[in-house]
Amino acid sequence: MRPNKRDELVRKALQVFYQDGFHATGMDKLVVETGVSKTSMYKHFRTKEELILAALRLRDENFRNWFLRRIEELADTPADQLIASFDALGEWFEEDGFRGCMFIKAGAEFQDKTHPIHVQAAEHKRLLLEYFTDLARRAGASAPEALACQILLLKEGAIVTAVLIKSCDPAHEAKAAAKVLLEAALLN
Amino acid sequence: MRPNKRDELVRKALQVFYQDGFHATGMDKLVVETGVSKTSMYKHFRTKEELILAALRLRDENFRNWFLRRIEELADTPADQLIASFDALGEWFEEDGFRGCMFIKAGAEFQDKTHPIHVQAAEHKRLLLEYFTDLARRAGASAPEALACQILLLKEGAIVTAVLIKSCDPAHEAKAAAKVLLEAALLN
DNA sequence: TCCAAGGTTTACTGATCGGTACATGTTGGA
DNA sequence: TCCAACATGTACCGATCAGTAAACCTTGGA
Repeated sequence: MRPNKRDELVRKALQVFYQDGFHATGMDKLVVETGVSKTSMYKHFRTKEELILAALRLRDENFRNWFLRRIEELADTPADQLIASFDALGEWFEEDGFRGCMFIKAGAEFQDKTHPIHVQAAEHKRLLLEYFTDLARRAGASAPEALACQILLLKEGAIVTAVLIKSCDPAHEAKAAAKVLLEAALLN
Repeated sequence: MRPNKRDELVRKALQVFYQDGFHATGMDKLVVETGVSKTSMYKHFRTKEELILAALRLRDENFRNWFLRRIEELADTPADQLIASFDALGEWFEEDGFRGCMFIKAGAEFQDKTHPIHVQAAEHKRLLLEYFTDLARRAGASAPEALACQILLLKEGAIVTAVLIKSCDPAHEAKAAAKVLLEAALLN
């Protein structure tokens, strides 16, 4: 029951859930994949739901760490960073094993708005919206909340579209749209 | 085995799948909900997958019929119709039992790009993109495909955000963004 | 009136679901 | 060396999964 063992289980579960989905992934499969016994698994996580929540927490940490860091690497000013976020997205879309946003999928599989998994997925999006709002404010947008929301819409739309449509380069078009929206928000 | 009986089964299955998800809905549940026996169900549909595909076909028909008709009711010119599509979306979001886009959810639960269900979900989005492209072209946009893609991104993003976040009015912000993007596309 | 055809039902299949009781290591302290 | 504490594995639970075999109506035609 050393803590790093638990982390390793969460890491592996995250991979499988991301690849195959939540309902489609049984605990037996995770037991086989991790090599641990079922009893050990249930010593670390009282229920499957608890394991999913742990996996989502790890995913939130991993994704936001990578996304924010990459944006800061790509651009210096808040305005440029808002735009550069779509370059980061584009890089993500090109990765092997890209399967869309785990939190959109979590919200889709657990639709009850009061369900802990749905709530946690929503929290991830809220944190991203907060981040965009901060960038928009520091960029000097006339209505930072509105611009941030619009940027978020483009980001979520780009992810969904990247999953479903091959034509229409979503990251590129989202970036072009963001430029126009940012410019308009700075003028007023 | 009269044809309207089959349609009735598809209609009911569509409701349940939309409400509870695909993997989370068992055939036994559908059998109880529809009142038909399991054998009869499997006389109409050889597999669960076939039933899901039939439900998605009906959903595509219902949604696109409603969406296009509503847009035509709300606006006359192609340019206005591009913008009015977000008013239609907003009405959809306010409906009781709104649970997001069935095709996004289908793509999320069946992630393999070659899976028939994933393919059919993608086809729905492609048809919508085609529709937006037509509107953009008739509106006189300088790059109709690009504008249509951007409108689609806003639409998909608005749906996802409407499901997950309560703050930030997605239909309203998407409409505002679309106005800016349309104006920019008409100027050049 | 009888029969054939086809839709419907009951009852079931093996596999898998999430989860657990209980036996079996394994390890640190005395 | 022995024991207590705890982690692990085996084997299983009832429920549910997608799907099916075979008995049971029901109905139209002769």
